[in-house]
Order: sequence, then C-alpha cells, then structure tokens
Amino acid sequence: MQNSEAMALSAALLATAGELTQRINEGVVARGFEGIRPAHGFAFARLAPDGATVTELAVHLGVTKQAASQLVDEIVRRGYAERRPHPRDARARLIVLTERGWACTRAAEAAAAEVVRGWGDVLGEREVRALWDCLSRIAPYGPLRPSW
Amino acid sequence: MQNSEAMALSAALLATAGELTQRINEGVVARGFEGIRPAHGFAFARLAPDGATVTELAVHLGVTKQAASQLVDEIVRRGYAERRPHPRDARARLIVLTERGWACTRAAEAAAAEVVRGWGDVLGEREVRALWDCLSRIAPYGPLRPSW
DNA sequence: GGCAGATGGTCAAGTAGGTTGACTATATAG
DNA sequence: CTATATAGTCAACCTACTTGACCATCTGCC
Repeated sequence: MQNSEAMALSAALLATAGELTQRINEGVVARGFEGIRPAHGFAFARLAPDGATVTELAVHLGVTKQAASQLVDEIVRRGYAERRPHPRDARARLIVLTERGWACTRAAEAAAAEVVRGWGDVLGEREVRALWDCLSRIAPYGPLRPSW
Repeated sequence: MQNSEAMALSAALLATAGELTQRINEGVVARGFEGIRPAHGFAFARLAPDGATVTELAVHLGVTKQAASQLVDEIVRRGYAERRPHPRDARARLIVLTERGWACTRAAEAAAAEVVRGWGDVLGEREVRALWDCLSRIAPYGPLRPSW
C-alpha cells in the first residue's frame, strides 16, 4: 500500500472518529445530561464495572492524577459519581458511578448505537460487524488518548 | 446490533484513532520536524493542494479564524508555510506550504504508512483495504474535529 | 515495633490553545 | 457612491491541562 493511500485511510479513520465522538456527545446532551464532555464518557467507561481510584483513572485517560482528580470533582459536583472510602487502602478513595451516572452511560450507549445504525444503513450489518472485528484486532490496550 | 456492542465498536474505533494520531505525530518528530502538533498535520492537509486562506483553514479545522490565524503564525514562524498576497482578493492572504512544509507532509505520510503496515501484519492486506473501503463510505465530509 | 521510602490524593500556580469582542481594510450589492 | 458583508488581526479572557509542593498512609526491612 502506497504512503498516500495509507494517509487517505488514516484521514478517513480520524474523520470518522471525530464525527462519532461529536455525535455521541450531542446524543448524551440531547437526552438531558448537561455539562458533559467526551472525556467524561471515557472516565465513565473505566468507572462503570467496579469503580476506580483517581490514579487508575489518570492512567486510563493518559493524564496526570491532578487532572483526573479535577475531572472527578466535576462529575461528583454534577451528581454522576461519588467518592467513597477505599475498602483496603485508607489513602485512596474509590470513585463509583451514581444511578445518574449509570443513566448517563446508558444514554451514551444509545447514542453510539444510533450512529452505528447509520453505518449499517450504508454498509449493511455484515460489513459493520467485519469493521468491528478488524478494529478489535488492531485497537491498542493502553490508555485512551485524545486524537489530537 | 445491541447498544453495548455499538459502544464496544465505538471504543475500538476511538482507541485506534487515538493511537494512530499519536504514532503519526511521533513518527513526524522522529524524522526531525519539531514543534509540530497533530492539529498542524490537519492544517497541512488542507494547505497542500493549492494553499488556502485563514478563513478556509478555520472552517476545515472547525475552529475560529482567530485560532486558525494563531496556528498559521506558528507554522510560519517554524518555516513550514508562508503568507502570500491573495491573487484575487487584497483583503485575504494565501497560505502555502514551503519546501520544508512539503517535506513534513511526506514524513507524516511515511509515518502513517508505517502504522498501516502494522495493521496489515495483523489483518492482511486484503482486510486493510476492506477497512479503508468501509471507512471511506461512512467518513463525513465536514470539518475535522478533535476526537475529544 | 519502628523507621525510610514509595504511593494516593489534593492544593496552588503556571501554561497552551482555544474563545469572544472590537477593530481596520477591502470587496460587493444596489 | 454609499451601505453592508467579509478577511484578517489585536487584545482580553477562559478552560483544561501541566508542574511542583505537600500531607496521609502503606509497605519493606532492620
């Protein structure tokens, strides 16, 4: 594959990612969750299963723990999460989603599904699954980083 | 497709996009072009064919023209582009890439090709082309926006 | 048990990249 | 020729992040 083709593929991927992010965020806001930025969604994804500490969140998001702490302040202030004492470590606090936080997460999933459904209309269900399969195999495991 | 599946697909796409952006940027820096951020690359893409005005660049990047003007200041100061009088409009200036700007663009293409080659090792050339095809069909035309 | 160093978290100050608002110069419509 | 729209810049501010300093608590080792 030529360099210019690789660049065209990259551009298509990044444009699609940007559009997806924006539309998920719009969908979440449209469902009544205000003061939410895309970064919050990625935090929610890490908090969802069992909660996490600020430091774990910072690693996941690829930012300093100070920045993560500040982000937690925001989502706590808006009622999406709460800080609880950590069961094993008195220094740490376990950040867990509130019911409102879970509702917001479900709203994000619904918004994502809406966008993906649009892709299905263009590509067909079969190709969307093929796309998912390809991306799963090349997606990195590390921290989520902003696209630019 | 279930909501949770759509979210998993979205997460894979965004993680891949973030990784791609980061690695292209690292590749460009490794090739000796310093003081470059990912946003500059997207500006270069718009400037490459025939140049563009600050306002056109602002629309392409999805930012205010003041922000675009500031970004142009940076790439001009670093020798990647220059401001010329616009051939048809004395108010406007045409921003065009310098030879160094073109070299940087080629470096970005080479870096992108390197990443895509890694995908080829995992998926096979055939699947990478299928991925490209899918993404081309769902990628939006509008301004490029940051993923978050 | 007790001490030294590592780790979790926060506070404070600084920075970078964006925004809004105001302004000048030039273009365009009537 | 005048009135309005557009290209670009300057200045002030805002927000999300960084670095540096600090305290509380955990862990390894004597």
